Amino acid sequence: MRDRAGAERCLERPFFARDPETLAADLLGRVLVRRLEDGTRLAGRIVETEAYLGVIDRAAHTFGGRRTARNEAMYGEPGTLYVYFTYGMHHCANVVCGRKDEPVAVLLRGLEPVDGIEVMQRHRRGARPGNEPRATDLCSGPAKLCQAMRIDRSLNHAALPRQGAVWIEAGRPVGDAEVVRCPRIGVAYAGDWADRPLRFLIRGNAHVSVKAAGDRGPG
DNA sequence: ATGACGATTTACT
DNA sequence: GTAAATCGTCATA
Repeated sequence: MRDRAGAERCLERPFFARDPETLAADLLGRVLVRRLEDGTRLAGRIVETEAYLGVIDRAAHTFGGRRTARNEAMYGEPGTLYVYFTYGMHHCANVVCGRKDEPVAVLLRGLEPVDGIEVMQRHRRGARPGNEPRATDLCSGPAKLCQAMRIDRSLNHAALPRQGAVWIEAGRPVGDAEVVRCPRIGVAYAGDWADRPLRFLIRGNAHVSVKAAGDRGPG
């Protein structure tokens, strides 16, 4: 992509202070940026998200008002990063939104790599010299993108608007006609909530985790 | 203290 | 398509 940035704008708190469905759609086309300790810039265009609606949402970690050490970040200010560890080996990253103490968030599920692609390839598990993952396998999933961007629990509670080790730049938003809505992935346990169309992806994009039924590509 | 279970990925058959 | 990997977290006791 050509969202190369001389002076890209870092998204500020008010951008995140909205309901998760609206934010999940509006995050498409924005650019997640990671600054490593050595100054390396990693960046990817957000192509897939999911909204988690908090206390009413059976699929959410905060369903029923559950509040534990793990999900505490979801009760923080909008624009907080919520990183959790799952399956004994994977990290997933969420953008907390809504209002403070309203535990709603957007899960980041897919990125189209923009900057630092070779570094991301080295970060991905299973990467072997001479057999690096294809670009569409680098960040096509919530745990894959955390691996590639080196996002782990040390970044839980990070403030995205502060532009520290991780933030989101404005990029270029995606028009409604380019957005596909469908049910979320991996939440079959959530009863009725499993079928709600709370997953958002850019139509026809090759960097998504699971192709959506009915996504016939651009146009 | 214990046991069941993941907002997943990968390697097989 | 099916199954293994792998362990922190949380509900139950």
